[in-house]
Amino acid sequence: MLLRMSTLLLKTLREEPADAEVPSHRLLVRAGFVRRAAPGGYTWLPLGKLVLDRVAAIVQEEMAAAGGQEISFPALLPREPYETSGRWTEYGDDIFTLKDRRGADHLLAPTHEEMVTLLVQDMTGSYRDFPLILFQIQTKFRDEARPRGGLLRGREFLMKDAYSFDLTDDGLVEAYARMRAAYQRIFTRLGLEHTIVSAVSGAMGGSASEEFLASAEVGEDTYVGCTACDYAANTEAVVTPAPPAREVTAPPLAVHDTPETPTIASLVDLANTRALGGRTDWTAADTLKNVVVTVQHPGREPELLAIGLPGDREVDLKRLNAALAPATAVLFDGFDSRPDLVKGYIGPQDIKIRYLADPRVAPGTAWLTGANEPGKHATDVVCGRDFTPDGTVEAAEVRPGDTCPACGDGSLTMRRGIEIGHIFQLGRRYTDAFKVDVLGADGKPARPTMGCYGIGLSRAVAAIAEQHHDDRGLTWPAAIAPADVHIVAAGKDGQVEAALTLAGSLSRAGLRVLVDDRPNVSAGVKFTDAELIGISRCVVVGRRLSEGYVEVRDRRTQDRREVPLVDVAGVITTELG
RNA sequence: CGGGUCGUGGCGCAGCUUGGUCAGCGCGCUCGCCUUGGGAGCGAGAGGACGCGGGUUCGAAUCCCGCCGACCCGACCA
Repeated sequence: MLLRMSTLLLKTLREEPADAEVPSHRLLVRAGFVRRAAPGGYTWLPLGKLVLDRVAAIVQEEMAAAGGQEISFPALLPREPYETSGRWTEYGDDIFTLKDRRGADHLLAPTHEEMVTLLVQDMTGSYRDFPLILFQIQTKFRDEARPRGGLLRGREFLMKDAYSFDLTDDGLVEAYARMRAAYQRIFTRLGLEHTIVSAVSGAMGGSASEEFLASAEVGEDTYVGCTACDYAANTEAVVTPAPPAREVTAPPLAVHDTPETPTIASLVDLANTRALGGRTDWTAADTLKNVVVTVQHPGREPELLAIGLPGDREVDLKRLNAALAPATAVLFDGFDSRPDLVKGYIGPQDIKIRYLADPRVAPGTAWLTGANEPGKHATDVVCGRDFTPDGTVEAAEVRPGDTCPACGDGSLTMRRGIEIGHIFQLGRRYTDAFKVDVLGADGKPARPTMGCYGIGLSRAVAAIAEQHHDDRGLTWPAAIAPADVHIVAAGKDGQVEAALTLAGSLSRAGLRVLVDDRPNVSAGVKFTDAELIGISRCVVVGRRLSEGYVEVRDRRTQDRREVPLVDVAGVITTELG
C-alpha cells in the first residue's frame, strides 16, 4: 500500500472543533480520520477507514479462528420477528422504526438475535448441524436519546455480533468460554487495556453476562474492583452481601413526634437531640429510607413501588433499572394524589404498595423509619416482625470501600471504562420465542441454546484513541495504524523524489506506506501533521540525504536516529517485529 | 425527556448590552514572489441569505415572539 498525501483526502485542523470534548473525538477529527455528518453519525475519511478496516480484519480473523462463520444480515427489517420476541415494545424508544409506502412497520436493526434465530430455524434440522457460530459485521442503529463523545456513542455505529447455537447447556458454556478467550486475544491485539467485569443482561435477556471495559477517564461505565481478590463487576451487577437473619431482641415498635424532619439528615439530628429510644448516637445508617418509584412494565399500566434501604445510601437508578429490567423506574412525584404515602415520613409498616428492600434490611434488623403520618417516625421497626418486604432489590448505590461480595475480605474500588465488548449466555429466550426445534440424536426434538457476543468496532477505534495519544496527537498501536511507516520529505525539492522512490521500494517490500510528498509545505507542518496522525514509525528524508542517510523516528518515544538509506527497509521491518 | 450553553465564510471566534460604513479577525483556500528541519514571510484575491419564520422600526446580526438545530450536564442506553 502506498498513500501519497499530495492526493489524499485529508485536512488536518490546527484548531479544536468546538463540538468535540473527549480526547478521541477531538483528535480523530483534527487528524482527519472522521468527520461528523449527522448527530450521532460520522463519515470515515480515508485514514479512518484504514484503521477501521484493520480493526475489522483482526476481529474477523479471531472469529474465524474460534470457529465462527461470517454472514451478513440486512439492517432494514420487518416488525414481525421483533414482535414475536417482545423486543418491539421492550426496546421502545431506542429503536429506529419506519413505515414503508404501504404503511407496514419496519425497523433499523439495533442487533440481530431474531434474524439469526430465524435463519438457524430455516437452515438446520438435525443435531448434526450443531454446534454453530455465526457472526457478522454490520452497521447498527439505535435512537440514542443523547449521542455523545463522537464515535463513543452514536446513533449509527459499526458492530460485530456473533451468535452461538448449541444443543446442550455444556455446549453453550464451552462456546461462551471460547468466545471469551477470542475477545481477550482481540483486545490485546488491538492494544486495548481492558478489564472483564460481571454485568447485567439488560434488554437482551439471558443469564450469565460479562462486559469488556477499556479503561478510560471518559468511559460511561463505572465498575468496581476488589483490593484483595480479582473480583470485577459493573456497578449495576454488584451484589450486596446480605447479613444473616437474627433474633428479634429489639423492644416493641414505638412512634415518636418528629416534626419538620422530612430528610434523613434532619431526622438524625432530631433523634439525637431528643435522645429517641434513649440513644444519642443515631446515624443515617440506623434509619430506613423508603423511596417511591413509578415502574413501567412494557405494555402495562405503571405500578408504584417502594424501595427500602439504609438511610446513608442513595438510590442508584441505574442499578434499580438493571434489577427491574425490562421494566423501567423513575422517581414518583405524585404524592399529592396519594395521602397514604406521606412524603418524608413513609414507613414499611402496612404500606399499601409493593415493597422491596435492600439486602441489608435483613430479617431481625431494627430501624428508625417513618410512621406514615406527617411529623412522626417510629423506632425499633423490625424487619420480619413489624413489616415483611415483598422481596429484595439491588437499588442502593455502591460506594468505594464497600465490602467485596466475592471474597468478603477486600474492599471495593471504583473505576471508569468504555464498554467495548459484551458477551451473554442468552439461553433459550429466542429459540423459545420462535419455537426452534431440531431432531436430536435420540430422535426427539431438541431446542438450541444461544449465546451472543458483541464488539463495537467504531467504538473500539475511539477507545484505542483514548488510550493511545499524547499532547501532540495520536499514537496508534502498530497493528491497527493506518500505515506501517510515514515518510516525510523535508527540505529541498529533490527530496520529494527521493521520498517517493523510498516509498515505492518499502511498499514493494510489503510495508504499508504513507508518504508526505506535498509540494510547498514546510517541514514543520509535515512533522506536526505526522505526529498528529500518529503512525508509529516516521522516516524523514532530509538534509543528510546527500550523504545517503535518512532519519528514523519513533512516534511514541520521540527517539531519532540516522540510518543509511539502504538499510531503512530492514530497520523498519525488524522494529515492527 | 429535564437543566445549561450556543447558532455570524470551510474551521475557530469577535460584534449583540446601547439598532444606523459591522460584514469583521485568526486559521484554512486561490494567485505571485520569497522561503525550505518544527504549524514561515510579503503582496494580491475568492468566499458569508449573520440557523429558520414572523414582528417592532425610517432602518435589525443586534430588540420581541415562535420554531429548528447543535453541544455539555443529568435521565436513559447490547
